[in-house]
Amino acid sequence: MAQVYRINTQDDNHCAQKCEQCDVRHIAMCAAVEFSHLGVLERIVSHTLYAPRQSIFEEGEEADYVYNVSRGNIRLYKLLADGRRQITGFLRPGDFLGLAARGTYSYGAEAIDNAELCCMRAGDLELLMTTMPAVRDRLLDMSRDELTAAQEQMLLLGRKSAREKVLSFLLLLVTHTEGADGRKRTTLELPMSRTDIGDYLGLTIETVSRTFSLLRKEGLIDLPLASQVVIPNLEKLVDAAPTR
Amino acid sequence: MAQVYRINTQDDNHCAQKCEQCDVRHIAMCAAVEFSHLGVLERIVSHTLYAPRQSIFEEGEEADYVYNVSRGNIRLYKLLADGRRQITGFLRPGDFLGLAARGTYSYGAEAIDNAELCCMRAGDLELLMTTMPAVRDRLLDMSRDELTAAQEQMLLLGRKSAREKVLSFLLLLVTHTEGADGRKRTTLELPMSRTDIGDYLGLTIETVSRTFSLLRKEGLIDLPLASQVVIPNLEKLVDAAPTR
DNA sequence: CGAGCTGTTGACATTGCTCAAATTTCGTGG
DNA sequence: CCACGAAATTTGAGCAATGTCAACAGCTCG
Repeated sequence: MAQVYRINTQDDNHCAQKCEQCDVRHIAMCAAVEFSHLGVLERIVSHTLYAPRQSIFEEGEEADYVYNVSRGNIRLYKLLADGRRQITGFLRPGDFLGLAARGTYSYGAEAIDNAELCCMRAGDLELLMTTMPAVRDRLLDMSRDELTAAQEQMLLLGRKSAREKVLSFLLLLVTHTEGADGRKRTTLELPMSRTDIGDYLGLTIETVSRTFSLLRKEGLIDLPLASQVVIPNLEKLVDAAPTR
Repeated sequence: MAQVYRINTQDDNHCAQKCEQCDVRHIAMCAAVEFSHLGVLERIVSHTLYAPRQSIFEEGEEADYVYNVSRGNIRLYKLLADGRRQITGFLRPGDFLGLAARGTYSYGAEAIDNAELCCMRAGDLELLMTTMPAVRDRLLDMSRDELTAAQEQMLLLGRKSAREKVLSFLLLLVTHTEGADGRKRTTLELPMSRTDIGDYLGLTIETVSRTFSLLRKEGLIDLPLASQVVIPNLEKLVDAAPTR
């Protein structure tokens, strides 16, 4: 169902001049690679396009490749045998995925919309880390940040109410949508479906939907489209969300 | 309330010959340090004893130190402003704690029972990582494992029922209590209280207690003491737990 | 324009929570 | 060693939040 088609195979779009023009070069893992060494990077990476819902890899698969998101949105998830799903994170351009604990991916990854990923063999990354210690530092830093986010999400999943979960989720989106200067009216685009949001927050789609409606009635948000959230007053939203 | 007293300050128990006799030397981060370099390690670490409930550090504090657990059990937790608590993990001897994302601890840590920690300045760890790249590798590996565990816990918190949560928790304890040879009757010691278990599983103590009682009625476990769980037949427990 | 998917809303069911009380365990002091 | 008090755990009853099932509405894409 998910992997409809692979638009490009690894060898397409593999052109040597790309890295230095890459949109995410300064925020992705690649930021740890000096400009003069970009050639090394270019020789080992490939760009691939993914269609909406297309699988990037599945839980339990051999973790042969690691990826950087250069465009689009990705969901990471874990499944139970009966199909229950927990989305463990949403990734956006600049994010890294594929670091596996012991040889196999511990979660699945799918494109949410049209996405572009830059991938390299896990072995090449190992070599890169050996050659350029800064890359290892960077990855360790990124792992720490991911872990911090995971702990925050555990707090959300284990201890927050539906309303608090949705509020926290919206605030997370706001902080990731920089340019939002705090004071003024903000419009958030939700690339993911209600099902995704529910599976991320540990709720059903009905509860997510009802909670959005509730927040709309409270005047905290507006919903011109299902995929857009307007925040007329960010401060009110912040006050409503659970603190610390 | 928590930090009643510090049994030893950093300088006590700081004796140069300890590392090579350390119980956890081969499972902790220190395993990445060659035997011949243990001297370097010994010069930068201190052992400290902690009493039950004693705080090791709190969320938001400056992350000046990192720690290895050499004895006892530790809980990591995050709090909401109104006191709701989510325990993000239990640590046992050999586990590492204190790696912070950006200068401050992203969670609090407390001793559950009488515990012994081996600590070093975060800066010294940085130096150690530079001098001995294997240490950095090891920490990256440990971070990956932690992240994998965190994702598994998100699945539990977001998508499992109370019964499934408790079953998964028991199985986790079993896998950590090696020596349990799968076939035979196993007794688990629970160093943590029902409150801790509840805060770890996203449940109330009452639900934890009721679920234990339920599993006892089902014959899956026995509870000679509140702090002991006997598993008469591990296979039955595994079958009862949610898969994948 | 219509089919199909996604999202919303309503009615009802259920799980797990809250509050309360009984029971057991644990630590302390005699 | 025993008694006592405090704390932790267990159990019960009722309730609230969220899930389930079902119908409806709105959007998207052919």
